[in-house]
Amino acid sequence: MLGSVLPGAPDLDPIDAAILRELGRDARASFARIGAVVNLSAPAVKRRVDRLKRRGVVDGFTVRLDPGATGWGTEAHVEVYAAGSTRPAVMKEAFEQYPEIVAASTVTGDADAVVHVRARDMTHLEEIVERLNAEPFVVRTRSSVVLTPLVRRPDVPVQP
Amino acid sequence: MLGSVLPGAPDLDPIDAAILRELGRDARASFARIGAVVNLSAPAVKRRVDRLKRRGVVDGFTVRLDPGATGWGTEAHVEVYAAGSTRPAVMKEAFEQYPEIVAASTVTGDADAVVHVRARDMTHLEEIVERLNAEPFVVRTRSSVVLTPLVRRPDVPVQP
DNA sequence: GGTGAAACTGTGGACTT
DNA sequence: AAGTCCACAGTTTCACC
Repeated sequence: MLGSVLPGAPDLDPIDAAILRELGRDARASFARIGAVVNLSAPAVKRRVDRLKRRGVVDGFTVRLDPGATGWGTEAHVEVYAAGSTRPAVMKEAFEQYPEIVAASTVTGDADAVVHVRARDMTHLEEIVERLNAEPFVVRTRSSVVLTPLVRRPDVPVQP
Repeated sequence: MLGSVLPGAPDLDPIDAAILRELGRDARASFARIGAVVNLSAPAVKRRVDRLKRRGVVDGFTVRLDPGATGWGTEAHVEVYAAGSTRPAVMKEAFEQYPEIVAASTVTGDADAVVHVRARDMTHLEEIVERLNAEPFVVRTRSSVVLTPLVRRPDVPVQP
């Protein structure tokens, strides 16, 4: 079989994993500094990172913001119950219109989708939930407001 | 009143916002390139980024990984019902032991906490849910397995 | 995967608005 | 207070081993 994009077979060797952990800690670290950690020269690290980008393992680099310090400290998980058999693409298109929606996915269970909403305050959050309830395909919603964030890690674990 | 760390008052001017959007798109972009977008010299951009770091708005820089390409394509939201009045700190300490837990928070509503779990496959996910149910403070759990990711954005919105 | 060289970038000081 | 210009150290990136 050509290629090997099979789920569960990502041939990430331990050095790649170590590089990804360093980039997870500080994505602006120089290749030389990463190389010092993983015992490789800067160009060798660069070649591995370029390969990981080419393979699609590395999707890009982002800044991590403190929600509180930016005035977006209010957060909720909203379960969306959709009409009949609303297609995922329809929900996706609707959710993408909201800058306040930072994540959304269709799920198993009672609800059809779970939406992660960020807002400036409770009033703002309430407004978003109302707008969601007014979407044509939305039958009802069920919100859990975040009280205390307990864990916040890079979105994908990298095995040591 | 001295200082202004009030929620909703983050005095982010439009240039800071533009810089953060660029860093969100590519956190390894050079200050010169960012400066070309926001019409500022490289040192001016660096000074603003340094200031945003000092103020705690910028928390750091991370790599964004494709969960599928790394073999972590299975995902669930697990609602945790905790015994009596379990303290958040107890839950936090427990959840931090799981590399599979990428996010967790206490919430309003029926459940006491919502945990975002990443796993290699369904078997792995099942194992994590079983381990969670076996935690001393956990009464029961209710899982929603992710079928299709619809939206995935930087964790905190930045206003244009 | 390492080395060395050239081009580019980060960074702090001096000066300008 | 915040920007630009400049110079030097550090980094990226390439060809070659």
